[in-house]
Amino acid sequence: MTTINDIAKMANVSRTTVSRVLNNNGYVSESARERVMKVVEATGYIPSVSAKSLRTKRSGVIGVILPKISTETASRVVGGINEVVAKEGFQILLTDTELNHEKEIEYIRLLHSRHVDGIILLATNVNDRLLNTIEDANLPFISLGQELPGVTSIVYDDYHASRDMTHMIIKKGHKKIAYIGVGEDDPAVGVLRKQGFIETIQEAGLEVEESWIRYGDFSIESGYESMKQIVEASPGNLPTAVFVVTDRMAVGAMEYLKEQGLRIPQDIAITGIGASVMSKYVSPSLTTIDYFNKEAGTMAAELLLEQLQDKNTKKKFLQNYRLIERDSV
Amino acid sequence: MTTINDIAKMANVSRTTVSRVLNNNGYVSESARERVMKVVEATGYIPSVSAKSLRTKRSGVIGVILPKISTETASRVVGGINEVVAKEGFQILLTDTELNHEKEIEYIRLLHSRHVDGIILLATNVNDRLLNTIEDANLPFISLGQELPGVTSIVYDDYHASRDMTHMIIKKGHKKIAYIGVGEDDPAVGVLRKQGFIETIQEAGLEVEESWIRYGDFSIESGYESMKQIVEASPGNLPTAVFVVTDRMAVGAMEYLKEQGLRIPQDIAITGIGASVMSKYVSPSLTTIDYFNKEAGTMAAELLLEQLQDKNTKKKFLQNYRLIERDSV
DNA sequence: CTGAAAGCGCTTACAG
DNA sequence: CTGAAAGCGCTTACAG
Repeated sequence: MTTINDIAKMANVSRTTVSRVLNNNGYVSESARERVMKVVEATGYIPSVSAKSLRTKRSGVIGVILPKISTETASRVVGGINEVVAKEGFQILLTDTELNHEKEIEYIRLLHSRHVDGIILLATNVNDRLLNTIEDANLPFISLGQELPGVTSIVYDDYHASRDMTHMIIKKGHKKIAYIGVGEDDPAVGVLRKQGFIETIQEAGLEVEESWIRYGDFSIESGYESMKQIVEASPGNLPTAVFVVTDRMAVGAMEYLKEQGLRIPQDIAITGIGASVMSKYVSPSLTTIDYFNKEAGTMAAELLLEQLQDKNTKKKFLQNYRLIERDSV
Repeated sequence: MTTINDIAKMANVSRTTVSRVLNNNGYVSESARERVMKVVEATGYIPSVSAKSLRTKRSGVIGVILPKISTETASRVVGGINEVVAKEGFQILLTDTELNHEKEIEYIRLLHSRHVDGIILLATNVNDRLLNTIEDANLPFISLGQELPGVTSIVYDDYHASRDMTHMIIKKGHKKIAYIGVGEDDPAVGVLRKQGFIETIQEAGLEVEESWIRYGDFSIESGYESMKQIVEASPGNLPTAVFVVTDRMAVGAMEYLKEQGLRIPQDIAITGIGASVMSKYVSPSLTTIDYFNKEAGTMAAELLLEQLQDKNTKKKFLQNYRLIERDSV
C-alpha cells in the first residue's frame, strides 16, 4: 500500500506538507501543492483511516443501533440518516440488537471503542444501565423514537397520534373499540399509544372490555393471533372497530377477519400506525398514521452533526405526524 | 480514555503481557492473566480499534455496498449478512449508491481506505472500471445478485425463474402476455429475466407485441405507468396476462388495472418476482418468486468469512428460488 | 512557506 | 513465561 511517506518522497516534500495539502490546512506553496496532487492522483493514494483516526480521535463514522435491521421503519430511518451524513463524508456503522436490550448497551460500548464520532440509537426501552452507558461513552448521541432523559431525543408524538386516531374512530360512530398493542416495556409504542387510546375512549364516555385488549410483538402473525383471540373471546359481542398500534399487526388482524368472512370496515373497522408501503395496497387500504420516519432520520443526523460541532442542543424534539384516512374505517 | 499502558501499569505487567491476555495468544502465567483481567473489568477498558487496525491491517469491519438502503430486498440481505458476521465479532459498514454506478467504484475505494476486511457488493451492473477497482482493492470480495467475472458471485437464477414463471402463465392458457421490465444495463434483472421470458414465449410458439413490452425503474409508480401505457396502446386488444420483473412494479400495475375496473386475474393476470411481504397481502395476492434474499445474504457473509481465512473459493453460486402461486393468475 | 520530531495505542518479532 | 523496542501511517505543535 502506498503511504504518506511514499507520496512525500515522490513529490519531493515532507510528509507534513503532504498532510497539509490533503487536509487543506496550513500554508502550502502552490508549486508544492501541485506536485503533491499530481502524485496523489497518479498513485490513487488514499490515506489510512485507522492511522488518521488514531491520531485525531475522529473516525468519520456514525454508529447506528437498530432494534431490527430488516424492517421498513428502520430502513427508512437509516436512509434518512445516510442521506445527510454521506454528504458530509461520514459512513454508517450498523448494528442490530434484534430487540435484545442487553445488546443496546453492548453496542454502545463497542461503537465507542471503534471511535465512532457519534451514535444514533433507535431505542426500544429505557433503563438506568442504558443511560449510564450512554453517559460513560460521552459521545454525541441521539435517541430516536424514545425519550431518554439527558440525551437529545427525537420522538414521535405517539400520545397525540393515538388520540387523533381514536377520536376519528369514535367520530365515525364506533362505540365498541378493541385494542391491539405491544408490551409496556416499550414506553413509546407500548405505553404512550395505549394511553392516548384509553384516555380518549374514556373521555368519550366509552369503555373497553378487558377481553378486547391484546398484545402482540410487532409481527404480522401476532396481529393475526390477537385479532383471533379477541373475536373468539367475544362471541355475539364483537367490537366494531380495532385500534392496532402498528401497520404490520393491523395487516395480520385484517387477514384473520377476512378469513372469517368479516367485512372491513362494515363489520369491523381497523386502523394502523406507520404508513408502511403495504398499508396503501392491502384491501381495503389501511387507515394509518404517517410518522415521517425518513425525515426523523434526517433530523437525527442533522442534530448529531450539530453536536459534533459542539453546538450543544440537548433537547427533546417532537416529530410531526399525519393521519391518513383510507378505506379500512 | 484508558489505554493499554494504564492497564499495564495498574496490573504491574508490561503492555506486551496485557496484549497477550487480551488476544489470548502467547504464554501468560495464570497470576498475570488474573491481575490483568481484574483491572480490565474494573476499568471497563476497551482496546482502541484504530490502533489495533493500524497495526494489524485488520479492522473487524465488513463493507456492504447497497444500491438502495431502504428497500425490502436490501434490508433482508443485510439482515442475513449481519446475522453471520455479528457472530464472528464483525461489524457492517454500510454504503448506499442510490443506484449511481459511479458510487459503486467510489465506495469500494473508500471502504478499502477504511481497512475493511472484506466487501459485499449488491451490484446492479457490470463494467470494466468496476472490475478493475475490485481487483486493485485486492480484498476478499463477494458480488451478490450479479455475476462479476473473476470475483465470487452469488446470483439468483433469474433466467430459470423467469422461464418457470412464464411457463406457468402459459400453462394457465394465456397466449397474449405482456412484459414490464427494467433497463438492460442491469444484467440480472434487465437482461436475464427478459431473456427467460422471451425465450419461453417463443418456444411456445407465441409472440409478444412490441407495444406490450415496457420498462420501469423498480418503483411502484413506474409499474403503474407501464401498465397504463400497455393498456392505452392496445385498445380492443389487451393482453390477458402481464409478466412483471419485480413485485413492486407488479403492485403498481395491479393498482392501475383495479382503477380501470379490470379484474385480476379474470381480465388480466399479473405476476411479480421477489416475494415481498406486500405481495402476500395485496388483493388478489400476488403470484411471485421467492429468491430467499436473507439466505443469499447469509451465504455471502459465509463465503466472505471463508475468503478471510484464505480458503480461496472464487466461484459462481446459483441461489435457489421458489415459485409461489397465489391468486393473481 | 516548510520540515523534523513526537506521539496516538496497539502488536509482534526478538532476546532473555 | 516476560518485557523493551520497533513500527503501523498519520497529524500537529514547534522552530525556523
